[in-house]
Amino acid sequence: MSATSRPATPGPARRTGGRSAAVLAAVRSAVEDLVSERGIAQVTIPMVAERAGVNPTSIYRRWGDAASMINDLATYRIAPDRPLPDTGDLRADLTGWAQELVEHFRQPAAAALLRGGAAAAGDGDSDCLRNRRAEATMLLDRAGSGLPVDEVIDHVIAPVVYRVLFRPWTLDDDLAARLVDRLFAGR
Amino acid sequence: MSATSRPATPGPARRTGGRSAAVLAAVRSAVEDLVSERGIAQVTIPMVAERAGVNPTSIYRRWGDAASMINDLATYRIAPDRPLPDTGDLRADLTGWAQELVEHFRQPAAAALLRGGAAAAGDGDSDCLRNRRAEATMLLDRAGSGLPVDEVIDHVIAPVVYRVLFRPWTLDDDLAARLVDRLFAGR
DNA sequence: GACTTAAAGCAAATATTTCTGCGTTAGAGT
DNA sequence: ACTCTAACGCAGAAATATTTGCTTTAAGTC
Repeated sequence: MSATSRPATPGPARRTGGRSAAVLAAVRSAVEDLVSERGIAQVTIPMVAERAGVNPTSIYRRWGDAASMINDLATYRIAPDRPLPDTGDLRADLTGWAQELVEHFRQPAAAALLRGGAAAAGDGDSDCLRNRRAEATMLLDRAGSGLPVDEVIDHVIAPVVYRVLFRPWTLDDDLAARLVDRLFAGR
Repeated sequence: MSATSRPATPGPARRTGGRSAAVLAAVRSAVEDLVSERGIAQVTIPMVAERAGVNPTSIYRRWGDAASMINDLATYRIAPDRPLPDTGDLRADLTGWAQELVEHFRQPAAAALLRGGAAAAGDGDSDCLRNRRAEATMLLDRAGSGLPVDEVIDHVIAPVVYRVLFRPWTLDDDLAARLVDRLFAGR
């Protein structure tokens, strides 16, 4: 057979829209609710299925187990293609971006998902914060600053994440600005 | 009846030594092994019981569920009364203490337990890092430095914890020193 | 050393989760 | 519109986890 008529996508066709998408949305919403109501440990697949109005089997087949499901949903919860702050000033951009981060994780559902992500992380490819690091890298690259990404990770992302996980009530309004100030003060 | 003969401890007697302690030790060891072998999500109580050579019922009755058990064990894993560095120099003490922290969490079992702790945290009273914060407070207080604990939390503990959870392979030998240097550089 | 009882063990009953085979629905490509 | 098939739903079976009532062990106290 000639290869010319093959579509761009190799593998088997995916069903990305319609019913599959509806199931995904229902499951996502159910997981967010349940996980913030009861904590990750108490969330089971049959429970999510019932809340989502979906058959448990569908969840088992798509994700296999609760940990993978939660990690997957935690990873993609902030759209990776949303517009990033772009004022021309690196410091202002970082502050705005960090502020978004804090605000995002002030939602109980987002915090709970992060806890789930943390529980499932460590094995390299399950890391629900990788998109966040990619964003930081982008901001720094665009500004052509010599600031290493690791500095932003250690002194902005890490403190926010720590607080989200262990002391969520300390996520105050000026945390983002404080951390970014400290980042620039140190050099 | 007269109150004079009552022992100092009010409530019911506790069985702290002997068999109870043996069960606790066996369970702790089993949890550490299993949790670093397979990850928190895959660790069940019957599994721990078998590995520990203990009856599942004993675990159910003592902790109720896997999350509580893991969180409890994660909290007390570094002895809270071990001697802290005391060279007379705050910076050296903090560096030594941070180094201990990094080394501790380089053990896969300790990292895995921290993941479990993170998953169960957020509700205020389950916080497996509270002893670590207390230690930092002690170091600062003893030195009479004006450095707020939050600075140590944000710029030393948080980066270490972030790396333990999400990027364990970046826990290099000079991380502790780098973070403490940065802490003092900024002021 | 005898007494009291907290904590552990055991076994059977119950509840819940996970898997499997098969029929149905509906997206994607022609 | 028609075809192909990925993904879903359903129902029953199998595997696991959790609870419960009772017995046994041994820590703490006198």
